Amino acid sequence: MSSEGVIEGWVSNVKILGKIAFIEVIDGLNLSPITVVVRKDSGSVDWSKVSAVKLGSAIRVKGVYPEKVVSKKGREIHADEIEILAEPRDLPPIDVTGKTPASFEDYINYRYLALRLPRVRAAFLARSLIVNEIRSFFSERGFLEVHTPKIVKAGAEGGATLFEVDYFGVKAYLAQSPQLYKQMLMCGVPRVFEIGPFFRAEKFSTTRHLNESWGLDVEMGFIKGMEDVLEVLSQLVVHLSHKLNERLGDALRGLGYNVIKPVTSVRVLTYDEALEVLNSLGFNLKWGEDFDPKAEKSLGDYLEEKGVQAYFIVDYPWESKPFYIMKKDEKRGYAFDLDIRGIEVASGGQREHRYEVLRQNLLEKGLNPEDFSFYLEAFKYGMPPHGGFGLGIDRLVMTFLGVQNIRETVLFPRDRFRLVP
RNA sequence: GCCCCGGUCGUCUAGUGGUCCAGGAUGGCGGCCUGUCGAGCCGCAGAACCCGGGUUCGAAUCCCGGCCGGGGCGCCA
Repeated sequence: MSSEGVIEGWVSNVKILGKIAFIEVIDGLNLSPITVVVRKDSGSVDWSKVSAVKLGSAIRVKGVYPEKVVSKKGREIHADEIEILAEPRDLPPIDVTGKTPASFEDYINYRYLALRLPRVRAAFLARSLIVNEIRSFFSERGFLEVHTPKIVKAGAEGGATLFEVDYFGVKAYLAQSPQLYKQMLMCGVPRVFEIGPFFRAEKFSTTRHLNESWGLDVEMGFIKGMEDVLEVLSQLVVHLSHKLNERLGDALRGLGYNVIKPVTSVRVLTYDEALEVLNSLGFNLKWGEDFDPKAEKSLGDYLEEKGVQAYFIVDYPWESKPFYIMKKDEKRGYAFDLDIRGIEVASGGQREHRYEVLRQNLLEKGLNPEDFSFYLEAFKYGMPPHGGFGLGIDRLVMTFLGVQNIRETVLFPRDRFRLVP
């Protein structure tokens, strides 16, 4: 049964034959174009107008969805009326047909055009899906979504990597983490999560760092131990990888993405076990050392060969973790990292909830408790045992899609040298 | 911050000091095509060698400096 309809979008290809014309249009949030079919003898569309359609134009088409689709692309509409809403004023700087790839730089400079290309479009559909699923996941489990300040007086762990801003004549900074705020909230609500940006004034120029990043921060009160946090994060990773594969897996793979397979469980290794594996792979790491990217990548490849795409590393040396991590023993803390395909995506742990011990931890790390008084105060009024994690959403999307550069997952990335667009 | 690689028509590229008044593809323009769709065929026109300096009879090509982009390390969300 054919039906009438209206589509709007941008022209990605035009083929005008003697008696029939095909105009491909990127519409809605679809990944592939719809074929607009115009017959010269139908009389319903001014044929000269068809001839005048330019690549890249914004158009509106009224027509009929045929009962039988001939187009191999899967969707078509037979045009009754074509309205050209806007034409390109100049030659587009990116080939909107997709025949000629543009440079990495131009894909960012002209992201709004690149979004018409299926491969770029798909990455941001995937990112949107992942963020939507994160929100559903936590909302369904009784977590309150919160939003904490991004203009702050001090950093979470000192002030080394903060962007300074002028706050009406007072020195302030762009937040590098909501860590302190979400912990304070544990004194009022049992579970919170936040999806938001954070800023780090690090002069890194790598494929996995940005100066403005988006993160998921989770904090859970009344936990019995770090295992409660690991369980929730495991379920999240499993959930997201399944949802991504269900909804977009085939399309993404068809576009050349090396999409993560559905994760069924997240392996847990201790720091000691990881050290042992790495040294068996030829590294020569001493206890207490952090793993460099080469080591992390080797560990990730080794485990992925064994079918382990995502894994925790727990029982980290306390020395290398922040002051708010609860000590497990003299050397280790209740801390973990989550690596996915060899890239560190999240870190977390159980937090020290006892006021006096927390204060002592600050001193032990060379930090002045007076600088943290607004945060410490919350620990005087019934702060329960709690734990949580911070996860980089840009990195999560990057590893799930199997892309090499984190900037492929961010519309307008801010990295070491990019402040426009 | 350090190291490496790169910058050529609108876009993607080929290019050994003279073979290059720089070739190809795509995009643009014109023509053809009974549904093109693994990017149809033919023709035409292109403000193209990042910027500055140097070597040379001669530089897209070699050297130096700068700017911009990518990769690696430092680093970790």
